[in-house]
Amino acid sequence: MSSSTERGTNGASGPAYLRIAASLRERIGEGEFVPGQNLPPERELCGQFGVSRMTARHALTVLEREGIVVRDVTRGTLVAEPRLELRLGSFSHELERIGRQPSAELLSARQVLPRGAVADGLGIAPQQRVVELRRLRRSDNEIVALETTFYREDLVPGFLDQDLTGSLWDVLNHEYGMRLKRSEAKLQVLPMVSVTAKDLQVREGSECLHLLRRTFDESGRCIEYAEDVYRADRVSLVIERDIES
Amino acid sequence: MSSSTERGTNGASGPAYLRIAASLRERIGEGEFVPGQNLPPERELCGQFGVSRMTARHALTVLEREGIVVRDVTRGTLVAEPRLELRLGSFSHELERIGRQPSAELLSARQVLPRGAVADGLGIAPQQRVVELRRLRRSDNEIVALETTFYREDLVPGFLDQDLTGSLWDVLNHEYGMRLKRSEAKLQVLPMVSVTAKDLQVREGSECLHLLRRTFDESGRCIEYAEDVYRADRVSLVIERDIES
DNA sequence: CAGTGGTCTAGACCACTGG
DNA sequence: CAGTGGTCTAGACCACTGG
Repeated sequence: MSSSTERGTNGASGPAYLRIAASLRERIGEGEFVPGQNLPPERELCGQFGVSRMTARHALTVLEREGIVVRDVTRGTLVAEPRLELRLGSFSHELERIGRQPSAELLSARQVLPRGAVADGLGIAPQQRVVELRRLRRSDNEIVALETTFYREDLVPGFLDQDLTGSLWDVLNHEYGMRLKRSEAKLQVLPMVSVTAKDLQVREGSECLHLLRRTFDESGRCIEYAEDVYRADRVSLVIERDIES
Repeated sequence: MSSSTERGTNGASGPAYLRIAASLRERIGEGEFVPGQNLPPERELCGQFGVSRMTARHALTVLEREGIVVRDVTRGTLVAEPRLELRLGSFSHELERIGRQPSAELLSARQVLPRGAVADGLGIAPQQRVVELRRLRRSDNEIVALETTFYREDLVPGFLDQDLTGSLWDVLNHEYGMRLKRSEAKLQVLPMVSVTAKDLQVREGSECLHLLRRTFDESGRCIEYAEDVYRADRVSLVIERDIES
């Protein structure tokens, strides 16, 4: 009867779509459906609950936004796996810490003139060229994030010839002798824009953890400016902070 | 033509609801509608875009999830104010830092036996009583968060007689001589459950930044266990972290 | 009372996939 | 081909609010 979470039950009152969502949530919580398993097709749920398809879909949308189910046009609606717990830092190192296999697929690597926000972030002039990398980050082959990083070209000569499929912080440390010291980010919850959703293979409008992130070295110089988009249904973020007294 | 954000344009292709959302987003970005102002009523948008009401609503739901509009049954659909930028820490101090007026409304204050997660968080036995506070946090009178905090009763004698409508960290510091040193939190994106949504006066299922948070003193003892629920459409979180080398 | 958004129906057609 | 979720219609009735 009692679930491990404290989400509302909506046993008998309220809108039909919430009662249906609560019912399915409870059955998933009780193990009637396990991660990776299919829920009944929408048209079948209509029959079971005596509602129209739009209402059954409304209920599934609620569970989808909670990260409890994922939808797939061909496979149907599946129970989701629990979220990864990451800290702000190196994606590779964080995944290794929790016992997962990290990987990076290089989508693009090029030299460009920085947009305003990128130049500001790196503390350079808009005329000064930067290296831009777009990488898809995976955990045990599951896509969880899209990472776009920018570096001052003058600080990382020959960067595009390095191995860019692992930890970039390791490359900065070992190949360029940098001493990364501090990480700073602004986090927002946003629905995913169309191109990003395509890369992450989720539906446009899916919730994401959106990070605008900067990495500084010991001298306080900004070494890296990044925009990270994490699947909000797959990742939770662990944050620590010292308190100023 | 060019907007300050880089959200997808969806000029002419794709589903109607995304084209409508893109069109409204652009017009809001251009200042045709300013924060606090009404968008046209749904039934009017149906006419303007030549779609049924369910489709017009689908488009507005997209913008609502982006935090670009807020909906109100009586006032209609309004353009939203920009998000507050907060760091992990004292809500009161953070709001003061960005020039806003913080306040706290005490919803409940009581002594209880801790749930498992609370006892674990505070590092105490389940038989040891705790003080539980539920407070609604406001910025310039706008509700932005619901904060539920737990303290060991033996560490804060007479706590319920203190002024609990301001910074609790200040109370811990000044009345009990505590030296708060470190803050730690796990962040997830979740849709709001019904009771929380009611307190925050948003629709059930609205996206929230959900924090499970602990505060430690200089000796590493956990002083505070908290569950914070922030309106994801009103708050962004700024994170900093030192890099382990 | 009129106007707002919230919920819901009972269908329809679509793209995509796998057998 | 059947089955899946995705989109969409053209209505309906609801609760709530303010004049």
